[in-house]
Amino acid sequence: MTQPKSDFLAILTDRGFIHQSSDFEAIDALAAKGGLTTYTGYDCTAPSLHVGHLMTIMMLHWLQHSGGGRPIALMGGGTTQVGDPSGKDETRQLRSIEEIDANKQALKGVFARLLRFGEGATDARMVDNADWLAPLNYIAFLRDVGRHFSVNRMLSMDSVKLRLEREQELSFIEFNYMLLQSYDFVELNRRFGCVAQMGGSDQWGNIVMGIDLGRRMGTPQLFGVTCPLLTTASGAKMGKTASGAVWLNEAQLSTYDYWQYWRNSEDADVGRFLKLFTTLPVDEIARLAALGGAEINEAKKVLATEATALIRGRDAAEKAAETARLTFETGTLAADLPTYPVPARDLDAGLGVLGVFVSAGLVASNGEARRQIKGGGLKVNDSPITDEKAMLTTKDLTADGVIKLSLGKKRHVLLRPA
RNA sequence: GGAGGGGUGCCCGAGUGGCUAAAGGGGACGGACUGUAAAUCCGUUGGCUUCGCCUACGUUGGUUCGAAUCCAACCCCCUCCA
Repeated sequence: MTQPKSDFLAILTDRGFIHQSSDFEAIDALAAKGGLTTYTGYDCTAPSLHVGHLMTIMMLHWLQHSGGGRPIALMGGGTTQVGDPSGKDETRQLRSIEEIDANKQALKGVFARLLRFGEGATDARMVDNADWLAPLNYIAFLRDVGRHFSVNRMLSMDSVKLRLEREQELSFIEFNYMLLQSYDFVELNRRFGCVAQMGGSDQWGNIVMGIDLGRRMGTPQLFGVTCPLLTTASGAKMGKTASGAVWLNEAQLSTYDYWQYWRNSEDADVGRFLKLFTTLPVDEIARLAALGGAEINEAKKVLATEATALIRGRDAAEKAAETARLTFETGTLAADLPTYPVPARDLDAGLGVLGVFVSAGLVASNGEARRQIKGGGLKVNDSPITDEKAMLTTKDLTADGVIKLSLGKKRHVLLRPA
């Protein structure tokens, strides 16, 4: 691959965002002229996006930042009603329209942190494919769009083949997803002059189908770029923790926990993650990633704070960093740890230690709490619990007026009388 | 429509009447060691008012002192045939 002429592709290449692209030189030429209007789509399946979505959001960010073109964030208000089978073992549960709509509203916030929206030529746009998919007429759609799709070809797509090979059901509604996504691409071209689509590598098939459809339906040449699906250096899928996905929205995951997620990266991932999930210059990153032994921890702190600042804001990130420093390095109590409020009179009466850990969300059941106690995993104010019948009362309050509950060395919640 | 195979815990997968809350592996969580890393080792891995009780092997019934295991019907998946 020759050195790209456009800043946009130079940045994406340097930082490790590119997995495949449909016509690198042509995309490069368009981006160099600032004409690469590009979209990525986000289905509204949950009330927040998670770190898995972060790569494409960063790609949109760099597109705008480098002056390569105008980013479009497409909310899948329509496609989510159908469900994308790509990369999924099992049929997606059908979601209610109300749920999809609520999710859609909740997803929007995060984009404003990384993209500049507006009506200008380089301002980002946010659109919803329900606007054109919902009013579609079935017969008309089949005649205008469906006739361009070969079922033979569709059956050979990875997303479909996987299901068939694994003997998992693929319902007709899901089978239609790629038609809708392809049609989105064409529609976005007509409405906004969008010429490129970016997505995770699992989206390659859908993207290529869209490019094909565009050609058959008379759009200018369309292009596609995919980014690698990220796994950690030891092979685990990114974005999973004990308590589930690593959500971008504060409502689903506290900023402290978000910071911790990045802080706990494996050594071997630090350089790669700095390039993908922060906006630090690459030479600075090279220096950080080269740190050896325990010094790499300094790089991990930078990674955590920078990555958190992008999504949650600089102040919140610094606060999380300080909370972590107090908790892990000085061993003192940090008031900004995640908090669980309890009515003061319940505490006066005494609270069973098992139930408290369950309600604070550190363990899933009393049984798990018992097991963790046997294994020495639960602590109150940093001393291990030995008696599962122990009660917490106002006597356990520290000088700061809270009780610190810990699961293992890393997960802490403050019990605060209210 | 016919013949055969199959549906087991978060996942894979063993189990063909009691010793089965169900082997083994994976994953996950905790502990030890470290650097809030990886690797390694140890422990745990259905719920509860825990020396006991409840729920669980596709669903519903049945046989039996006793069923994941036997029988019947039904649902779903796969393969071959029409």
